[in-house]
Amino acid sequence: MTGRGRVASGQPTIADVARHAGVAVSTVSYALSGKRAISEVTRIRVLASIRMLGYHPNAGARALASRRANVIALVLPLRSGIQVPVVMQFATAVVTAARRHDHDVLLLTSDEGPEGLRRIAAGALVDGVLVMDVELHDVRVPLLRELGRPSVLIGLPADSCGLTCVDLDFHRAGQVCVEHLAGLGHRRVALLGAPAAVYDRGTGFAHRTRAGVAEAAARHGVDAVTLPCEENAADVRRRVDELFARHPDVSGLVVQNEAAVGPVQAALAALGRRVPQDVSMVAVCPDQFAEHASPRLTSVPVPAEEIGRQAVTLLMRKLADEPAPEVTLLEPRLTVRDSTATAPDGPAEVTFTEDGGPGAAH
Amino acid sequence: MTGRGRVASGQPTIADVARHAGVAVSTVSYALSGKRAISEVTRIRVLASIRMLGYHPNAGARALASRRANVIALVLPLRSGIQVPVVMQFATAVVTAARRHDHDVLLLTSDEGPEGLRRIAAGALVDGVLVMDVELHDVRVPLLRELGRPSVLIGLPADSCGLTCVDLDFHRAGQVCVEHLAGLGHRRVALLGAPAAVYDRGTGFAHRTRAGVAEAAARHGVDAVTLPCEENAADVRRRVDELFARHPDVSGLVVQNEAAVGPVQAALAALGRRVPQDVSMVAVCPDQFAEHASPRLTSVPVPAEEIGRQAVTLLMRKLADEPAPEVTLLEPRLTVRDSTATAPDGPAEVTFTEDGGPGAAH
DNA sequence: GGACGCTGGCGAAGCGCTTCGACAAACCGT
DNA sequence: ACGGTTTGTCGAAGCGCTTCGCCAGCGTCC
Repeated sequence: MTGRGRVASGQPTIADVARHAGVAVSTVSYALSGKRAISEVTRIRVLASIRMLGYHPNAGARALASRRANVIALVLPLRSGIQVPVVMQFATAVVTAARRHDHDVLLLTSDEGPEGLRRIAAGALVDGVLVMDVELHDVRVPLLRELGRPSVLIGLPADSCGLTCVDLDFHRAGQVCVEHLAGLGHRRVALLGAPAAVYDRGTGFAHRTRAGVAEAAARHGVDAVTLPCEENAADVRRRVDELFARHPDVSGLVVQNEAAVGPVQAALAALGRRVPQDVSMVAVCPDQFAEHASPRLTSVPVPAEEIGRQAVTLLMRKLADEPAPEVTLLEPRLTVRDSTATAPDGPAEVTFTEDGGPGAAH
Repeated sequence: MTGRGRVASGQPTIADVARHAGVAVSTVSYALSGKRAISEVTRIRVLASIRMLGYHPNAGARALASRRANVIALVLPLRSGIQVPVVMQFATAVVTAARRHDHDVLLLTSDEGPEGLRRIAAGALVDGVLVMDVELHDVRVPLLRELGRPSVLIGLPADSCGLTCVDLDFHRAGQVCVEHLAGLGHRRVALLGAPAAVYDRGTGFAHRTRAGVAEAAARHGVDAVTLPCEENAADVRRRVDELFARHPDVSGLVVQNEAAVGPVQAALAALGRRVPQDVSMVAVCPDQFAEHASPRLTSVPVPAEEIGRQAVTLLMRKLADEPAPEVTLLEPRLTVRDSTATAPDGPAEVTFTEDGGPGAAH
């Protein structure tokens, strides 16, 4: 009769622990959760028994009794045009952060659609939901509102009312890139953005970056042309050729597409335009990537790690019924490296440049 | 008193459904699971009630009562040198396949280590485990054996006894690449492999590919030099320069590293070696990538999609207590494209090549 | 025509945990 | 010395589901 739990599943149960430690089941539970005071001696004894028996609480039972699964769902995009490495960074950051809050992560792919979300949430498999790759008019947004489970979006929909969103401030990122180029005297810049499909489906970050670029350009009296850009070498090549055919005086490039950077460099080389002497280039890409390129790229990284961590923290706050801000936008950080220099027909106001190309106007 | 379940969680419970349909709770359960015969009329009525109330079974309760969580764990690598896009492909394939078997996927990262696995498995959060990126002497292998939960490895450890493993037959893949090159008359080939760290930690696929290359080379009287290769442009450049400095007569290249392909092409171009006229190149990379490169690459893809699907199928089989083969190796498939041609000093036995460069021996 | 097997359905006993109320025992201030 | 807290522990009632045993009604076969 004793040790009954072991018979069925092979795992010791909380009852086994209680028996072994000579206390009540509830005492074990409280010793573990700390929700009521338990004397030092008892707690030690309980913990010792737990270790001896190799006890691990049964997740299902715990979820059922406490109405908390200690699992959050992470909805990842699978679509074309996403930046796989960045998504991966998010995912790992989220998993790591969640573990620090004693939660696990259930992986969902967006292609299961809203029905998947509903199933997961209604079935109480997860306590909360993290959604990546949010579009401006995302179908999942109204669903999340109605679902009644805490959620955090990574990305920024058009209407964030009543939601919690975290993202890099891509608008600002676009501005920062242009400001940097403008400061170096570039008067004509281009944004090589995300693939056309990404704009078409209204993905927030692409639109916001473009808007930021346009706005800053207008403010600084810079001409800006923006064009989408696929991720394969051939299309990049075509785009770049076309760009310089139409606007030969473009001297500053913002590339928002890690996968396109290599091909862009190749295309520029083929056109005989040197970086940074003839063309300055700012990339939106991970620092590590920027460091390893040659020349090292002036870049604005997407702080996936931090966004993921923030998202989890906010979700935990909501799970604890604490208030959370609707929108959290992280300030972009531009690191100057070797791919940008003063414009060929340099600006009057720039006095010196350390690594400036021969085009510096002095 | 009635509708009690709705008070606490807002979700209807099975009791609500039973009441609404005018049947017993167990009848609803059986109607849903099909584990006992239920008359057509009753089942229809139950399903109608379910739909009306928007009922979703509570996952925790179900897991507790049935001892089945309907969740599998996926352990993803996070380490350096992994091919992020490929990992992502695996992950999505696994999620999709798992859903088809009515299971969800819990995401674990290897950096939680064995303790994470133990926690998950012992706590019955998951029914089974899928482990990626297995090393030849992986610490997790003994753990998996002792864990007492079904598991499937993606990869192949040195000792697969008592386990279930799925992978591409990388040994064969190495052979196939060399055989293709040898058939085109190349007498001296090189393998640009994974980063050194990957070999150092004994990752199966890297070692097996290398062995396959060496073996096939010996068998066909071809000289083969193999060298590791980091993923940044600078290192690739150095490796390639060095390679051709030491072995100027290398005319066939096997590149097992998607990220290195671009830089390798650049390096070859810089050395004035044309692909495929001077140097033939076979890549181990996704078909899509090979298609978009220029020239289009002769390649052996890693069929992540299929491996993931197989892995899930095998795991489901084990969950159902059916026997599963210890080792499943998928036959590699080489697709000839435009990056390989007959060797510059062409072989006598080759008669014609459609896209062969000027080096064809005729 | 009565013993027999099927089919379809019911009720209740858990699954392993959390949580709540109850309650001794120790600790106060006065 | 005595009511009143506080502290530490126990027991029991679920959480929402699955599953097992049981039984009522049928047709079926000597």
